[in-house]
Amino acid sequence: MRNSIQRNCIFEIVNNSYDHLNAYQIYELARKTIPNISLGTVYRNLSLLTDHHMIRSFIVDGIIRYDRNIVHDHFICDKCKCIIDIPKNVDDNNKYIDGNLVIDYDIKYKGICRECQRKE
Amino acid sequence: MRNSIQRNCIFEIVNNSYDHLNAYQIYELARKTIPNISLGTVYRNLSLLTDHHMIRSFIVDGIIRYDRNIVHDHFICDKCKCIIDIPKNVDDNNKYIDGNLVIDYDIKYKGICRECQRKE
DNA sequence: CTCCTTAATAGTAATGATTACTATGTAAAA
DNA sequence: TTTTACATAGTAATCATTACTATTAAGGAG
Repeated sequence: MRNSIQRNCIFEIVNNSYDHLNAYQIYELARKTIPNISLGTVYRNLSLLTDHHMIRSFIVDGIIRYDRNIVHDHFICDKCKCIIDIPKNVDDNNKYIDGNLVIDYDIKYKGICRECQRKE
Repeated sequence: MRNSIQRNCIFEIVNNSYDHLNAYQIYELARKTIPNISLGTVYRNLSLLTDHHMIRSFIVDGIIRYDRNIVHDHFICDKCKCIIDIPKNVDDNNKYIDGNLVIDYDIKYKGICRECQRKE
């Protein structure tokens, strides 16, 4: 991979955010620094960075969201739809289940977040 | 919900399949019984059946797939992309993580399936 | 430093899954 | 049997993502 200003900018945005941004949100933030950056460039670089394990992606409601490359899972609130980082408490990587080699796994927790419980 | 031939057909297809079908595959199968069934009807009824917990849905590579309403997780092979049912081995439902109430959770295991290991 | 190759980009068009819309049909209650 | 609201077929629209193409610019070779 060559160096590129656009890719560096996209990486910094994802790596410094705690907000689980989607591609379009990253595009909007990137335009503050590079006003004429292309949405296609954002998508291509997000894929490249994900392939090179520099960032991580996961899906909520069919939309890909991007995250710093730190191992954790996600809790998604049924009410307010917020996404909360959850540390992995068990490491099942490189184990076998029914003969299938598990290299990685993702847990998506669903329920009611602490804030929505407080409001009830 | 009223009774409808189309909805019954769609439910039977999902409930009798082990193949984790997507909406279009269900549409193709349904047309064997109801040749002029509409793709929109398939989508609407899959959503209705999911909302009523008669079937389940999950996402792989951004595409919604449908499954019998039996509690289990999924293993997705990195090589052949097959999807294998995995029984849930731990029940974390209705527990709290960091104050957030977990009502349900899904685990997506990723790795190399038994069949692809055998071929290597 | 300059040239050259090739990856990277901007801008736009295309794709494909899903949803929305509308006139017509039909289940089932009154 | 009549009526009413839900369901359907067929089509159009939406929206995230990918593909395409001419142009730009890393960064290595000379």
